[in-house]
Amino acid sequence: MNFQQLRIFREAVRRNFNLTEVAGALFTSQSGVSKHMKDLEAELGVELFVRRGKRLVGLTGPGREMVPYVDRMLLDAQNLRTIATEYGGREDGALTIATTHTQARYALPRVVAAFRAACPRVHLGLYEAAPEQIAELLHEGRADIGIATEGLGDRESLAVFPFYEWHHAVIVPAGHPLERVQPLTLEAVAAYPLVTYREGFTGRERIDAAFAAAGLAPDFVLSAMDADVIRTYVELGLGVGILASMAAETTTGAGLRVLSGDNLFGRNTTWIAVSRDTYLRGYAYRFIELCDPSLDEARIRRESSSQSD
Amino acid sequence: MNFQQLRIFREAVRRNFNLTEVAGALFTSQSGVSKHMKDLEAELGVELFVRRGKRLVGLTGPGREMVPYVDRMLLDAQNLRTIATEYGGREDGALTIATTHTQARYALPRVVAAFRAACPRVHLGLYEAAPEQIAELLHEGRADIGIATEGLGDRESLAVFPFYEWHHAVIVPAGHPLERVQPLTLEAVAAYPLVTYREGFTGRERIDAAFAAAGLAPDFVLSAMDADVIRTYVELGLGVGILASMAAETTTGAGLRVLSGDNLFGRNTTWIAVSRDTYLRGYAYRFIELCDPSLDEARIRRESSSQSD
DNA sequence: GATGCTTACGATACCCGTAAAGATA
DNA sequence: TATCTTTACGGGTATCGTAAGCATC
Repeated sequence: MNFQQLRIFREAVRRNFNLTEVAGALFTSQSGVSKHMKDLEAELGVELFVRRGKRLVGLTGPGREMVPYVDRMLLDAQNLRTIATEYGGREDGALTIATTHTQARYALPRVVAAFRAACPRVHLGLYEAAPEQIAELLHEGRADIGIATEGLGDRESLAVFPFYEWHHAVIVPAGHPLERVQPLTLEAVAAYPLVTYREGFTGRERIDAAFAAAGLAPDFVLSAMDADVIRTYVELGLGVGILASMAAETTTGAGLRVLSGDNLFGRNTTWIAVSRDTYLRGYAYRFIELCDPSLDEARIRRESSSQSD
Repeated sequence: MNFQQLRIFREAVRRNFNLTEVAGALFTSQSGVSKHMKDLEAELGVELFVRRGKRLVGLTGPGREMVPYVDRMLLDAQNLRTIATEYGGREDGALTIATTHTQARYALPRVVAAFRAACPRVHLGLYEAAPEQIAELLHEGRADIGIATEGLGDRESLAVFPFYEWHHAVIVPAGHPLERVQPLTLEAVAAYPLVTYREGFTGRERIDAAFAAAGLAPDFVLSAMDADVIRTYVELGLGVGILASMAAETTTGAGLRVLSGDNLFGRNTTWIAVSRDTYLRGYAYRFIELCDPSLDEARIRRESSSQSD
């Protein structure tokens, strides 16, 4: 058993068992790839792949069981390299943040600016993704830090920390009747066609829950992934917009009015997540501390260590 | 980076950095061992060992950080082999139970007998150890199942399940004044020199806690690891014995009398533990089911999976 | 016929063990 | 001096890539 075999196995799983493609991805020959898999099966004494004739079409029982272990081994190999780099004393390196549009656009600019000043030699990458993908990216070690409002709590393999709380705001075109409703109520809002976030994004659950609790079934005419699209269509008069307060604050003149929705929809919490299985460079903790100074390195390390004493 | 290097690194840590000894343990040459460690350090670009002149005397910062990851990688390699064997269809294999004297002597014989009948081809090994060692053996993958009353709850890396509950009993030589005390009280017991388990064994904590709660400071004249030693010295008249009820039940004539201690000391729970990081053969689950049928394979797997999806 | 897996084979690189040298206690 | 690590070197083995053979779609 060697690491090349494990890399090939993992890549084969990811690429639907097309060994030719795997060879390309790993910059090696497909004959070598094929032999490696035969060798691994021979050493373990079990077939890992289901074959139709000569084609590989799936995993056998043992093959399926091995996937998580192989993934973790390769992740751990990466962790060793990361530890070495961290202690190499060099200040450079890469940090990948997986986050949603809303966070990247409204919450993170301040943090990113501060981080670039603090750690100028670190290559900072922002990876915009849907909430469900963020957990996956962290789990696979393809991102170091995840920041999102939903979808991070489910996995045991992630450690999550509260970042900040926020609420939703209502926006309308200038002169809209809702401007004169004081105080604003859910019933009043639900009387108009609504423009807001798609399911699974930026607290949409909270919005649905609030209407449902009030026995209302509003008409959502547009479900977007980001506030810019929502604003655009509210400006067009498609309906009344509901968006994150951080996004509403930067809503410039442009004929739009922001109505407070503090009391209409519940408060949302945006979370910071890291994988328990990924070793983080020191500057990753710096980044998190810039998000919230109470999230210091010692606390993150403590609360995210489930493995190894 | 390859597995031989990782094996050598782990063994070096375990054997106080004596590479000659490591070579012996891994059945290879010192020169190869030495070169492997140099190669690994070169590849990672960091010194792993603290050297005094040419001698290795400890781990550097990065070396220390890498230990748990290396341990886990090698454990995972073992897990792959175990999975393969499990699916090889063969019924044979090994199962190592780490447990204390008390469990091995009084609780497990019934289970072991049933298991041998159910899985005759499995080589069953009982490893008697102190409670603190049991957690370590499980964590290192040197035992599959741990059974003990204390010391298993601390580690995040272990999943624990209740096995059974029991209490302590008091034993005295026939004709002892305590025989006539009805009902038996802590005060009455504490008036005599006591013979019981050592700290950290077989519910000793519970005994101490019970006396402390009653404001008593009894005189422990002997602290043993097992019931046989306790019985022996109670017979000699050294003092009054306190031992596990399972052990008391088998106390034969021999001039000893068992007094119920049900209400004197709290109830103890004996636990079954498995490592979250170790893949278990099917028959390991059979063993646990024989301990308690409600601890079926699905439940154990579910509640011990914190890693991997 | 295009795609994809397997096998054969030669060049290369890596790993191992013996032996000798250097350093430490 | 005895113990331990490092370096040097030769033999063996494993890995890799090219190329050809052969199934599958």
